[in-house]
Amino acid sequence: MVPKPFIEHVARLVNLSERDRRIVSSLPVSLMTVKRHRDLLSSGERPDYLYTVVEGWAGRYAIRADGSRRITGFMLPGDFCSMHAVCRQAMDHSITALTDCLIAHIAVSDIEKAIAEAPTLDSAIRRVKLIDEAMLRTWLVNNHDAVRMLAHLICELHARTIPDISTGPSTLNLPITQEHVADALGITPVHINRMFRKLREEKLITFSGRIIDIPDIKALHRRANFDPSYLRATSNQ
Amino acid sequence: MVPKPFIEHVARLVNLSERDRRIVSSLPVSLMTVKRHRDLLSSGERPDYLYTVVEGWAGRYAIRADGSRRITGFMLPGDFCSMHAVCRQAMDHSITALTDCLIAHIAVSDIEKAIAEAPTLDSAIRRVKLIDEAMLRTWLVNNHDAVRMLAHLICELHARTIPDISTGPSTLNLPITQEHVADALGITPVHINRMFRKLREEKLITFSGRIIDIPDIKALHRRANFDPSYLRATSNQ
DNA sequence: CGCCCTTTTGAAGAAAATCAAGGGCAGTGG
DNA sequence: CCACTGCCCTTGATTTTCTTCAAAAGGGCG
Repeated sequence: MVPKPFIEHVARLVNLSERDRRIVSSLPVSLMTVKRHRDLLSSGERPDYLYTVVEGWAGRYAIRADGSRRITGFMLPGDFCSMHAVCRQAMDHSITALTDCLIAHIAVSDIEKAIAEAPTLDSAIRRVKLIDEAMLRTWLVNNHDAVRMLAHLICELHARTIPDISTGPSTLNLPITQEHVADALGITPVHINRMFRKLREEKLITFSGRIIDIPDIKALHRRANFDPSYLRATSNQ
Repeated sequence: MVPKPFIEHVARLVNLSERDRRIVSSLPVSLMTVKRHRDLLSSGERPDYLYTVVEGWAGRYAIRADGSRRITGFMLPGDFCSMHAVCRQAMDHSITALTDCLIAHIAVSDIEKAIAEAPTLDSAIRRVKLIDEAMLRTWLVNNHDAVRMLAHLICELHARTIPDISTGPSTLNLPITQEHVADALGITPVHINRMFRKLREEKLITFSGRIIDIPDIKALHRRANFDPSYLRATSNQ
């Protein structure tokens, strides 16, 4: 059975007819757990399955010549890990479990059959790729000053976990370490820590453990210059 | 008539049958010139045409809150500017002519017709998007130290203009200003200039005007830790 | 020639990396 | 129950990298 987050995520991308929904929910899905620090996919692999995160957080990353790591994207519950599989391409980066994860996978051949029956799925895939691309571009554009970068990342992750709340106080469960954040923004863990402190001093966030409280999400958006529109591909025509 | 660079570029992506070639070369194409500093497409637009560069260099860019610009990609002769058009999506960034450009454009509706007749084109489009994505990821991973970044960019542009030469001395015509390079790497023009000097001092490049001479391309690759494989999507199964 | 655009260089200041060490907290085992 | 251990967060001091501000020099073109 297809787990709920999967079909909900697809439904968020495109309008599914009743028939489409039936096709998607009849896809044969397997579940597996992946322990934190374990790689789900490695660079160079040609996965035969489309993996999607059901529970936990995963991350795309590459290792640099000096051994340091750059995280190029986070995958949250409902996100697809291996669009490369659907394009029959080798991975040009690895994917790791940032927390313990529950992962669903679907054979690419089954996906292809489903696309043939329900062409809507093709545009869903295209949209996922557009959003991924937009996120990459945004990260690139946004890498100027460390505080703003951190604020922006918090805004992005908040918007992706709680897409409907747009004003007032809010909260973000950030189940990853500050080192992960550092790897994602391309700066030192030590420096990330100082930037967290700065945001606290500016009273834009507070946190206990790994729950970040955001007293005024709009204020954080302004600080980060965050515009969530890149996260939702615009409607098809 | 379709200009040569267009069909050659498509042919570089996928194997075209004689029939495919005929379909592609019968696409109705219009040519236009775009003066340097002129925008070809603006963020938010929904272009009805697929634009491709025939002569000159163009660049994708976004403007930051503080007014500064980030170039997120270069488009060289043969490159496609507006894949967003094919996906019927609004542009999330602008495209500008970095030099005087000759631009070809093809109506998206005609492209769609051609795809229906020659499905190979669909995989060509997918491959273009994969390469674009890989370039973005590489830029993100590679933004650590300024000399290396510059060396890497030179390698990338060299590999894209002269894809077959892989060893020995070589040359790169860089028709853009150091400020453009700075905007692409996210650092100050002043600092870029110093990094150019550093590469000269390391005897990895020399230049007069805008022609960069590379005495030993392999040495530059090593310095930049450049691996060109991300520029060519692997073959389709 | 004079103008504008680009490159180059210098000096001072800001931002981030590096090096180093202390502190909290959860899990483990005596 | 408490000590130990490992992991993560936090902070300080120092050095490196990059930015900013400023100005001079080269080069093409009217």
